Amino acid sequence: MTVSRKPAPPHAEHAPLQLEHFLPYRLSILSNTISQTIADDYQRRYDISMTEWRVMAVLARFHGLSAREVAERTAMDKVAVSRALARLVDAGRVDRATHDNDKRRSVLSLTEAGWTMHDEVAPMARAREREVLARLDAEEQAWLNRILDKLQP
Amino acid sequence: MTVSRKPAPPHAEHAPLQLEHFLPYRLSILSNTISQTIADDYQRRYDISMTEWRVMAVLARFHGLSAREVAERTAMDKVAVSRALARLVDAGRVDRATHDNDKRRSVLSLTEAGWTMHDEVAPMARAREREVLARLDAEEQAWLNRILDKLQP
DNA sequence: TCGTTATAGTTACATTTGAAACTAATTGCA
DNA sequence: TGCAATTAGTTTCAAATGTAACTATAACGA
Repeated sequence: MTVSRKPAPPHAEHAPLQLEHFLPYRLSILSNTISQTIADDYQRRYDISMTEWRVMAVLARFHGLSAREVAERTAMDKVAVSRALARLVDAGRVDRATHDNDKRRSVLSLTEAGWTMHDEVAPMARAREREVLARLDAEEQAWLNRILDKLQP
Repeated sequence: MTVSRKPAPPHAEHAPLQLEHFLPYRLSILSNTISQTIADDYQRRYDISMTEWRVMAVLARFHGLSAREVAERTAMDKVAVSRALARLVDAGRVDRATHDNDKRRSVLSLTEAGWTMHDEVAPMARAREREVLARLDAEEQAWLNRILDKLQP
């Protein structure tokens, strides 16, 4: 059973965070909102998760990657990539071959069906990005780019 | 059994996303990195999740909130808040009373122990924020604030 | 005032995610 | 060589999360 405790009276010395001005919090809300908006687009139409789409986007850009390389490029961990690939291969969107000189490695690429889907989703994603950026003027957009470059880990 | 499909040869007309210049992707990586760095700080020291810490931060700032109000302020859904509160009350960090005029509502506040923890974690979080912002000069910081204000949903 | 509808919060179940252990293949070096 | 250490990827099990259904209380309108 959980015991009810007395609340402690708040005092001025506590200095709580003001979340509405706290950078990590604001970034988190903004990022989640934007990513979810894009995800809604393709999740409604295709049965695919955000992680799967990210894997596809990377495979569209770079050809013949291994699973580990996909993990590096998506900043996802290898277990997540392994699972996403299992579903994508199963759904016929990704082809998985074995590397000639290293039988541990997979050699990944989009299938016809994968490319077809990619070619529908990518423009939608770009359109959403434009919608967000449209709320900024050209000068602000330039600063945002510069700031993200400097903050990028 | 999963069937291996032939890869489709990539063609120029596909126009893949360049993730490294794609705003939603960059924001997501940045936000996750920052939030995780802060979370590492308090998860090592206290046994508390990111959602629990967010609830505590809101309760430090606003007194006597109900669970629903916490959900609104944290942009979390009510089930997540309910679960976080269950753990926090159990751990003696949050006090939960019942509203005088509405027995459905809880009236939430930090306990002594909750405040003690808050007063150690909040400065660490602020320090991490400062570390991030230190990579920007004053002008860039001002633009970042302005940009986030405009993008905030 | 009684019955319908709405709200606060919790519980149950299914799905997702993460960490660690595992298999298989490769590398490196004694 | 041949054996220990590394690497690629998967599986397993536990914890976290989301959705829907549920309980209890309150509000509202005929």
